[in-house]
Amino acid sequence: MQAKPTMEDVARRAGVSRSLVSLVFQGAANVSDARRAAVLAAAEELGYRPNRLARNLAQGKSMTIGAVVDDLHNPFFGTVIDGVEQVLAEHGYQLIIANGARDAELTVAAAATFNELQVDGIVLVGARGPMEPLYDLASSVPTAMVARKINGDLLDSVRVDEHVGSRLIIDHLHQLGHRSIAHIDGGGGASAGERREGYEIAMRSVGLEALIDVVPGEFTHEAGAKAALRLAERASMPDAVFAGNDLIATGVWLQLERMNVRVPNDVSLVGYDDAPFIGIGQVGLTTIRQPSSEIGSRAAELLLDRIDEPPDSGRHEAIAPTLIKRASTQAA
Amino acid sequence: MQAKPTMEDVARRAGVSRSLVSLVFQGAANVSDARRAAVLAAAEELGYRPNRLARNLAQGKSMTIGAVVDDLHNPFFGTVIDGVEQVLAEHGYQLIIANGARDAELTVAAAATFNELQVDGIVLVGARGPMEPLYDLASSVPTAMVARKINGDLLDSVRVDEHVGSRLIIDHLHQLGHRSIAHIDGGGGASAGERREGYEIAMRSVGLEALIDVVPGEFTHEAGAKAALRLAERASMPDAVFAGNDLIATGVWLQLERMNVRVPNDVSLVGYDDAPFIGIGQVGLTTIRQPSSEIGSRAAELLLDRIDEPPDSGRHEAIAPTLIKRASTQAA
DNA sequence: TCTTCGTATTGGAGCGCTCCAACACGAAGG
DNA sequence: CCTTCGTGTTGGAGCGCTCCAATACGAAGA
Repeated sequence: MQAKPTMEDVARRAGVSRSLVSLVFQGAANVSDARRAAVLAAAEELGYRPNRLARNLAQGKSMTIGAVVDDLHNPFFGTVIDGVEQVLAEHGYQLIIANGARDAELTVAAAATFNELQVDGIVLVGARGPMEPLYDLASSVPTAMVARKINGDLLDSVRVDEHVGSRLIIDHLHQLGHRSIAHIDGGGGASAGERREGYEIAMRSVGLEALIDVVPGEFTHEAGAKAALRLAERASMPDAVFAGNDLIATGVWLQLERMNVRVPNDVSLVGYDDAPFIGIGQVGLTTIRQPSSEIGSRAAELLLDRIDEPPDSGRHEAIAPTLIKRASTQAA
Repeated sequence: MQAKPTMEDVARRAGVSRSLVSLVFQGAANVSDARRAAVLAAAEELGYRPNRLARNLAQGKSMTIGAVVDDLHNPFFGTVIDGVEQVLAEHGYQLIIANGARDAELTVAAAATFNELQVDGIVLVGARGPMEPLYDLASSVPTAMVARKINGDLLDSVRVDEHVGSRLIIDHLHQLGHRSIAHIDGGGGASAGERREGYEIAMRSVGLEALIDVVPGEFTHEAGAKAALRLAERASMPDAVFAGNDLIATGVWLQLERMNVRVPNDVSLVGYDDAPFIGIGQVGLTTIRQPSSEIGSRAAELLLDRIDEPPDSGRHEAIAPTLIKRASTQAA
């Protein structure tokens, strides 16, 4: 692994100037075929690889976007990234991803690193934690948020209307005749708060305010399993459980099975996100579908717009989710 | 969003030289408290953020590692990344991730971009496609592979012994009395070939070579569902299905349910990877467990070693997987 | 043949930082 | 009192590239 050849080396070998090599690698038009061929040959022989660091520094532009994902294990975010990546690719941008690991500080740190790395823009996917540092970030680099809204003109956001989602779930369960409906929330997760609020609002609006029951959780399988244990320790199980997302629901389900509590016979269970795997088994999970890939694409579009020319106001879009009825819920 | 302040600006404001500012930001010892405070104050006032691009260029070191992940949706890879990230963090390295999107060319392109970005090392997680470009890459930047082995001294690899895994599955099914055992493979996926080979070898060794039956697939839910459809179109279903991984198994299961074929009553089903969600439902999926996080950590360690000082031979480690028996398999 | 013009090519400055040799200066040692 | 030393600080060169103004040169027009 000898010292990497530079443009200078290629130029010397091809018998041209460094500038000409640069032009060739930028695909410039006004380069004679002979020289172009000579340059490419020399580059090939030396195994030359352009140094993007130097290029980006000189150009003040990197054509890369950084995405900070709250949790790599959450399938919802994966699909969002698909959407983001697709739009970026169409515009010649590259996406690099960092893991927020469900930690507010790590999230901010990762975003800051991207900023220092001079990415052209940042997509925050499900970023949690206080909004000030995120908003600060947006003041120094174009930023778009997914699955969370931070008011202000410095950034755009795309998300699902979580209150609507929660409402769909409670209405569904209520219509099935369930009354004691517990909610396992997503803790500090980006949309956890809104889902919880939506749950409480919906419970009130169907006259079940006395039965509001929030079990603290996290957007993970493990938290779901733990919450199920806590529910089982009580005098009586609720009629139904509204899990903060599908990961939680999966954990709950698994744990309930272990304890011989059957879904949906003994308790109805609803998830949120419509993760691809939750149709599995003898019963599928009733859940809320979010158009995740579209959310990602839209966020990418807003971001590219903003990079192109910063709008003087933030655009905050909310999309309506839909309820997918499967077999994990049944009449009381 | 005015022009970003540089070190020069901070220096001027603090009344010191650019070098001194640099020293402060590097945490150098020999800086008087007064100047240090002045520099930090000036930086704060200007909202100065160091430009890592410039820093990395000047230092010839970036303290970042790039990981190319074959498929962001594959939960196995997510857990591998956890392991990688943990070890890197302990050594002060940052991880940035790119998506290979189950495409050999995209994978190579992403890795090449990381290389041009002058990352200090690359982790290829489940990289598919021909080995030459990957090996080439390894000749210009320290590289470690996960879930695939490429012989040679230019890189290290960590993976599970897939032949052992396949063998565990076939033995298990065979002992249950199953004879016609189909395998849905992972197509071009990194370990797909070895699992398939392992399946064939194991089938032979239990005397079932006449019943070897490989259904082409991909490491996705969709491919699993499709394969299940193909199986159902036949005159008779196999006794058991060995799915190339848990995603495939999930897809198979879902599709079989839709067609009223019951698992495990009508057909036994085995997955591979022990993804966190597959214990769900009234029956859990029998599968092969790989110590995914440990695999990631180990790969990171090997990579850091290699960065530290390139060994003159490649280290290729294979770990033995274990069989997790759940309820998706039963006696014939 | 001389000018004009467009195309092809080049050198140099600059991107924001690090690093090194050099230097200033007060304290300690002879 | 002068040398030596260590602590702080500085200017300049350099990292590998881009971009611009300047230049070389052959072809076309006068």
